[in-house]
Amino acid sequence: MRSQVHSSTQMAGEPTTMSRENLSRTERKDLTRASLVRAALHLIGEGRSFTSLGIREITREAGVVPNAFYRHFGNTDELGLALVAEMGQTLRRLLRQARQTGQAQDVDLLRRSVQVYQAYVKLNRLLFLFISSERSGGSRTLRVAIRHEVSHFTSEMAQDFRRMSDYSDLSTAHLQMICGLVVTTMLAAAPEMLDLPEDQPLLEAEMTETFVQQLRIVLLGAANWRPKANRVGSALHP
Amino acid sequence: MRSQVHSSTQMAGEPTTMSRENLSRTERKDLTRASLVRAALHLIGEGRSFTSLGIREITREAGVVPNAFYRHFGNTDELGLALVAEMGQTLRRLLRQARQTGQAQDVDLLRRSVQVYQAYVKLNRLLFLFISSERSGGSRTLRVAIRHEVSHFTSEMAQDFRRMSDYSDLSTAHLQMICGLVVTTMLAAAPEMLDLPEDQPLLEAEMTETFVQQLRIVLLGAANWRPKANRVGSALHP
DNA sequence: CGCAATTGTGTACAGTCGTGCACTGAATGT
DNA sequence: ACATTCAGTGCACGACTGTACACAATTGCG
Repeated sequence: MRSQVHSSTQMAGEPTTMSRENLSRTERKDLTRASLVRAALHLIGEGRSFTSLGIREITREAGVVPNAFYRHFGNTDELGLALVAEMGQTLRRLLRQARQTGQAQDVDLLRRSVQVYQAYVKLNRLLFLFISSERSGGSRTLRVAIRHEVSHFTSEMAQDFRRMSDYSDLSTAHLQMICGLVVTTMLAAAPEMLDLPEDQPLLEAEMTETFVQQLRIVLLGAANWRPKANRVGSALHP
Repeated sequence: MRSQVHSSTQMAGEPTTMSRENLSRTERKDLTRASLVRAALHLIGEGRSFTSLGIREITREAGVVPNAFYRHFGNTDELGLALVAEMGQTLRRLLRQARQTGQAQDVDLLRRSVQVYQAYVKLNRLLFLFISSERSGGSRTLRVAIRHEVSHFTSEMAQDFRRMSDYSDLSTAHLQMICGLVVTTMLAAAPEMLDLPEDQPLLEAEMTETFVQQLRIVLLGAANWRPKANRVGSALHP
């Protein structure tokens, strides 16, 4: 009942370029490693959740034999860590682009940033799908790795906030807290954007509007907010 | 190598009371059905993610034979829907309690509500673990069910907001948007609270403080916020 | 040049999975 | 009282899984 490809070694995933020659061994290795990562992402795109992916499933999609997996990762979690690392780079790129977009004097910085974000989410659909589901779903290892990456992202954003006049007199911890709120809102919006049907620009525009309003409220609240004296330790500010 | 329980039919999960007699047939059925649900929750508590749970796994934990599962659910997703329904009830209880807690004139309504919420999350640990991971992780069916339940919760909260003087002059859609932000923040906080080590009251207090501050910012922003004219359709308010 | 290292292959095994089918025994409706 | 319904059992099957082991081929270092 199943097609049972009779052992043709080629026809791998998609090596992006038809090249498999003139490459050093390490280059070849990194290439199939990348194809494993891509295979996992592709399966996520098909609706499978990363946690439930199996080694055989991934290697089949990547066009290699199951055992080859172990030449690159000890288990699926390690592959997940590779995906997390990729997400880290993506987030850094996003922040950089948002920064230079914001540098040009803009009438509506927030809205512009939201558009950049939205474009990024759509462009890196599978990656955001991955982190959305594994952020509180999968193995503990993966969760802490993602959380670490996200908090790093939050810190960078906090540094950007420091340069903005409305928030420059807040303590680092408070900036972190505020950016945490912003990031939470952003990450929560991602899966909703991804679940949207492709051919419904109205819904999308409506969602964007809601998203912009929410962030505006957060920023407005943050600008008007003054920390109260009673902190948790309450020993600060003697 | 495995213990191979030699077919003792009893020793089911934990029927909560040692009773299995003096019950009508439908009562017995609902009882094992409940034990299936409990089994799934228990497995979630062990660190497994619901999506990756198998029928055999669940029935084994529940102390019934695999086939018995089909007398209650057609597949694991249907069991998930039962869990979602339970979450709905839990959320409604939460809102009711927060409401009556808030009715007493309180110097700090928000902080009190946060404490109620925190207590609820801890009390219904497994349920919140479930929704946190399946909200953007599992099958589409489950996701939309959860999202539906959450939006219902948001609506109820919006109605409560309507009675508060600071927000009573906002449109329903705007209230929904604001409460959506609040709910997002709440739901994002849940998994972090649950991942916290039990014996670290300092960390927990710190997290609570951050959480309170974030919500305060949201509420402050919402109170000071006035919607701009350019809505998405822009045909309203002629 | 030649040998060691390493990437990917093929085969194999034990275990788990979902689920179909025939069955049992007790509660239920008449 | 009897026939029926039906929750739960037992067994079976085929498909799929992770991974251990031996092997092939080729690259890169001495």
